[in-house]
Amino acid sequence: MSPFGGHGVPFRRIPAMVMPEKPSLDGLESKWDEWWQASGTYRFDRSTSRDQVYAIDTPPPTVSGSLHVGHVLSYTHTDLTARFQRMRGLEVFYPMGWDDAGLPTERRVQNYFGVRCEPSLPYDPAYDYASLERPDDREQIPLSRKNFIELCGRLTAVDEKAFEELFRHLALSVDWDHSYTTVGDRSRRASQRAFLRLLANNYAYTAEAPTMWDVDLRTAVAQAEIEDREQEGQYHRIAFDREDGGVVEIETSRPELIPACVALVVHPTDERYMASVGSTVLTPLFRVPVPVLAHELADPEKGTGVAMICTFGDVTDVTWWRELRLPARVIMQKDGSIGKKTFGERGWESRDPEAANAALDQIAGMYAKKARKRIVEMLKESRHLLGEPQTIRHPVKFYERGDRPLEVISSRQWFVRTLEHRDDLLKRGAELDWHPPFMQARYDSWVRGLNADWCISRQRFFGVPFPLWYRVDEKGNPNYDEPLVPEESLLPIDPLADVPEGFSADQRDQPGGFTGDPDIMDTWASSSLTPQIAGGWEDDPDLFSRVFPMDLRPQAHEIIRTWLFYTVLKSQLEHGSLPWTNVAISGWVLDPDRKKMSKSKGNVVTPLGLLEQHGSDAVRYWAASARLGADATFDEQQMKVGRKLAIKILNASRFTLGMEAAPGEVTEPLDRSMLAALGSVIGEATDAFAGYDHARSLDLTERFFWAFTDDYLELVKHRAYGAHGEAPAASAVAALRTALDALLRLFAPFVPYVTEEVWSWWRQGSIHRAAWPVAEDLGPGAAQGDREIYELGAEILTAVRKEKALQKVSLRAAVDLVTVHDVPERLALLTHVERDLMEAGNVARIETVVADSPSVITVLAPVEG
RNA sequence: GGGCGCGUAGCUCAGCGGGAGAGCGCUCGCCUCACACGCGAGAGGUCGCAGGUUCAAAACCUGCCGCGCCCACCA
Repeated sequence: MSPFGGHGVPFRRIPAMVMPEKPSLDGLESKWDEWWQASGTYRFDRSTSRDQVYAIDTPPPTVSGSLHVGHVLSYTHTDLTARFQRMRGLEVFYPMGWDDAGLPTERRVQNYFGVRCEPSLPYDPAYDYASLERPDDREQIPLSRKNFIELCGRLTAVDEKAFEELFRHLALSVDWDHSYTTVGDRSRRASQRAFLRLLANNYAYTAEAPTMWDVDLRTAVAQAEIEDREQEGQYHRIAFDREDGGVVEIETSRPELIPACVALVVHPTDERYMASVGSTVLTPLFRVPVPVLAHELADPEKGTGVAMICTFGDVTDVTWWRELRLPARVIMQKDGSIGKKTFGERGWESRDPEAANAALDQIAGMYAKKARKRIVEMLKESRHLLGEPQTIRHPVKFYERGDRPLEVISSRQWFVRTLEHRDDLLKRGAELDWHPPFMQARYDSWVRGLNADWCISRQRFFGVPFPLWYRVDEKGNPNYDEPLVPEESLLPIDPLADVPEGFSADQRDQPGGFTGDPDIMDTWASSSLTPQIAGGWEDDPDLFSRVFPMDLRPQAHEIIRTWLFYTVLKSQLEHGSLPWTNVAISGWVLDPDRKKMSKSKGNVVTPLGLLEQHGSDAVRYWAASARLGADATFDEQQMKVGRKLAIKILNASRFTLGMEAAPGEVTEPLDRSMLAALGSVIGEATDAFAGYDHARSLDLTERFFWAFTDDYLELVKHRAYGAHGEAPAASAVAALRTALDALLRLFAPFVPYVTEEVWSWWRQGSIHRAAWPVAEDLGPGAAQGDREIYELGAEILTAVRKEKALQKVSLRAAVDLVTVHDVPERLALLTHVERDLMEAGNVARIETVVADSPSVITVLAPVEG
């Protein structure tokens, strides 16, 4: 027999309806997941007005990776809030995105199909992708960009299906009708449109400028993708000869850049070098005359106090170069090797060009590390190297996924103005509600530390191309100052395949013709538009007006400087507003050794395995116990506790709903007392949840619930069975059901499966569309309840149990006499629980003694026979 | 180098100006008519260290120590 009754009952009927004899968690997950999907429980009602909508900017997971426990943690956190807000009556817009753009997908598709992206190829709409299966060791087949993107879509569709299944299993209350991919048309259209608007508003510009450059990927990278790595290096003390005799000593860790030296610099107030400022020195080996200049950024404490300015050793060099208006002598090439230059020519003046060229020949073609070694030998021979190099450890900039240090290389790139918006961006950051608040410090320190505009162009092939062409003049030079832009309605376009209006295809790359921009955008240029993409910006204005700006951005803290920052930036520049009002930052999952869990460390815990082993409600319980912003320890014990809770909810509910007496008015003081206590729990749990503190909400509810089953249920069950007559029984049954009804709803966001199951036994519709409880639900009796009665009853019951435990007898063991010592006010309340206590503890008599402090003495009855 | 967070029972954590707490684990008991996937009870802590403020400090201030993270102009 299926839980549906086995006779083809229509899907939309609630599946259970009947309380089972022996409730179990088995089968609940697939049953309810199916029903939720079929009945559209989480479907977004797009007729709702903006003020009744709660919109979530879901993070699109990278589909070419795999989901790990960290996803389970953070996506559960988001779902908790989604469910809470939905129950509070808001229409929740909870879409799902799939990040299938970017390098990971590119690599995966390359390897999986044995292909590569070749943007210059024309699109073949009839390409037979099936022919690509089984790549073996044949050569990589080149594909046009559009074909490559289609192929990515084919592969990632499979991944997306698997991800969706896991997320559904985890009970994410996502509306699956609202999903998007970052490589899809909508995303590319939005990215290109956003770029064109930046361009139109002069927020984007192109420039030939020094930027951070990865010599392996051979592309520019943005500041946000750079990380410092502590590396070993060496300080070399090197003498520059003064033309008027004497030397100026500098220290550098990059002597191979001496041929690129354009000046020396000292701090303007540095007494030691004041006399040298304005003089000319000759670079060692190359004998290039360079000036000694003064600038505030020179640090008298570092090295000798004199720094060598090269074009370009680091970003400080760029600053000096720009502010001191120095010439450029670039020797570093895009592949990271030293280039060949001719000293003696214009811009490469030397007092001894022959020697200079000979010296450069020694290192030309070498990569930095090798060139350094060679030049140090040469400096040693020429006696310009003073003393032995000193080994140091210093931070070196790397592309976050790169293997070799970044170089600063001048190239033409597209930039988005960020520096001039710094103050606005800081203001927006302050307007956001951060959960937890201290995470704002990460954002602030990042924005304050910005030192360059956002370089958004990448010299890669797979990604969203710039929707631009450039006119080519008669000499064959592109005119970058006046790019040709397409109509927005034509987006997305590929400038390497599509032809600009007014030109024909055969004019491509011809003098007097046009050329397409060869670059693609930084992946963050698309990712920073997730609220717009999910919300239907320009594509679906009606939807967009109902969901934007959104209410919540959930995300991890390590991408505050990228995803969060760029999203705020884009929204500011396009809409002049924040993209959302709240940000919820989940922590990482740490393994028991306190290290971040990751598959690279060998901590292979698959989420699906966890869900199957412990149950989704149990795993969610673990995730829900971790607060936002705090790293969570991977703790299967906690999942077992969650499972116990789910089972307890089943059993307590069955018991409560199985009472035969009809519920009546809640008249008994103990019942009212319990409901009064529940009323304040509802208040506190609601406040906590509304403040994004789901862990506290759960803790409060759970604490109440366990006491409810241990004490209240025990105290009233005999009365509920009718031990004291009909009215007292009716009061107990009513109070039990009222409490259960509210507790189930308080628990619903945390353990959606088991609460839905119990709800179906006696209520209509989905609990996840039911109203979040309020104290008024508990009826007038609760308002009149005195919470101390419940507390007193529980305390005395505990004291009686304790005596039985100490005597090692059954909890059903008969008690002759219980003497309650307490203050008069509390003793006065005892009458309200006396009879329930006698039943629950199997107590024959209760006596009271007035005392200064409470204590209970229990006398067990002698065992019969 | 600057910043943020965290250091409370064996473990995971809550508490954040007036009783040192919860769950798990451990020990001991209990087949009590919802649940043995259960129930009850117990043991267990100089609240990282040192100063200070206060009638009162785990909580507030200062300084250190340890752990994690974020940021930082590589001379």
